[in-house]
Amino acid sequence: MFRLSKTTDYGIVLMAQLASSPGRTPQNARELAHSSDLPIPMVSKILKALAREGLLVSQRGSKGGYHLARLPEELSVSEMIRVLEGPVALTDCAAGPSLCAHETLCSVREPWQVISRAVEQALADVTLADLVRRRANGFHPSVSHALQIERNAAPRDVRE
Amino acid sequence: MFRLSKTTDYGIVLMAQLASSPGRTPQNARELAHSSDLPIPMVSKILKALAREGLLVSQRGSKGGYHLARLPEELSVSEMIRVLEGPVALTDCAAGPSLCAHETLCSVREPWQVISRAVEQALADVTLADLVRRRANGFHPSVSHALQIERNAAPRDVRE
DNA sequence: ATTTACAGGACCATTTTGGTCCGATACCGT
DNA sequence: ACGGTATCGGACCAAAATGGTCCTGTAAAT
Repeated sequence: MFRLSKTTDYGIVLMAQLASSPGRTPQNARELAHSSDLPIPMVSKILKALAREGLLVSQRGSKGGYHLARLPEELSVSEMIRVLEGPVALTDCAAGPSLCAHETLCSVREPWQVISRAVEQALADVTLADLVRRRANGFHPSVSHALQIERNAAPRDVRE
Repeated sequence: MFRLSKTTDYGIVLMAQLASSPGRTPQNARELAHSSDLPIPMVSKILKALAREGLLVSQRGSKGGYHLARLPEELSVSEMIRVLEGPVALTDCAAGPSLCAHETLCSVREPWQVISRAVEQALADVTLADLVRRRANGFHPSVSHALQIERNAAPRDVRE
């Protein structure tokens, strides 16, 4: 259905929670589950993955929990998606060296690579800080950036 | 895994086949399955869906088959995705009036709407004609357009 | 030591996906 | 009018992914 998985969706919400949390003290899975109204085991699982991938830092033991590994401005949406979901690409053949047998004669592959790269770039320019920033009245992002799917660009290397 | 489904992937390849086919005469499922090296029943199923949604015109009977309902320049990638996969949005809550209970207190929803809209716009600017256009040496798209996730934009209506 | 909380798994049910098949209907050529 | 060809609409199915739970181990703080 072309949606991010719930895992990723929840994961980003949790990251946002952490980004907008008050202090330096880590928040534990239970607290985060409560504040985001999600089941604890699920939250726990996702937080573990985020920590394993280096987006969160975990602290064990009592008073333990998680906190961001970097500043919200330094954590892009594209990166969060990548660690929870894999490389950003609309088709498999755009994600890297393809295993698709038709690839040599398929005319749509290169366009998919260009498009996927563009989308990834767009998501790379949106940071966690953008997600938690609020406008004066109500919520509104001040996401900013310009993405270009380049015209007649020279072929680039496939993402490794 | 944040990929288009095979159905959509195949569907767009088939559309591209049709766009780069010679004449006005319709191509049937068997021919298209052969030229794209995909199983006939699958191809048939996808073509039916595309016809039902109005992107292809079908012709029954002998000499029958499918042809594009519009010029390749008038068929956008976003539209093809939409008919095969549903509305383009990265999260459910960005697709429309959400059923998500947290929506009132979730700070990331609006950003998702903005991002999703931007991605959709980007895909709307790439046409089937772009997908089948080839560069001089080898294949390369000359996809062109610029997408903007706007900075401090005024809140817009949710897509209906 | 005891408690707290993460780490790393296994595990499971449900849904989605990818793919097949069939009877009915429409269209063409003879 | 008839027979062949092709789409139409649907049911159907197996396999994989997803969403979600649970349990055992280990690290840290008091």
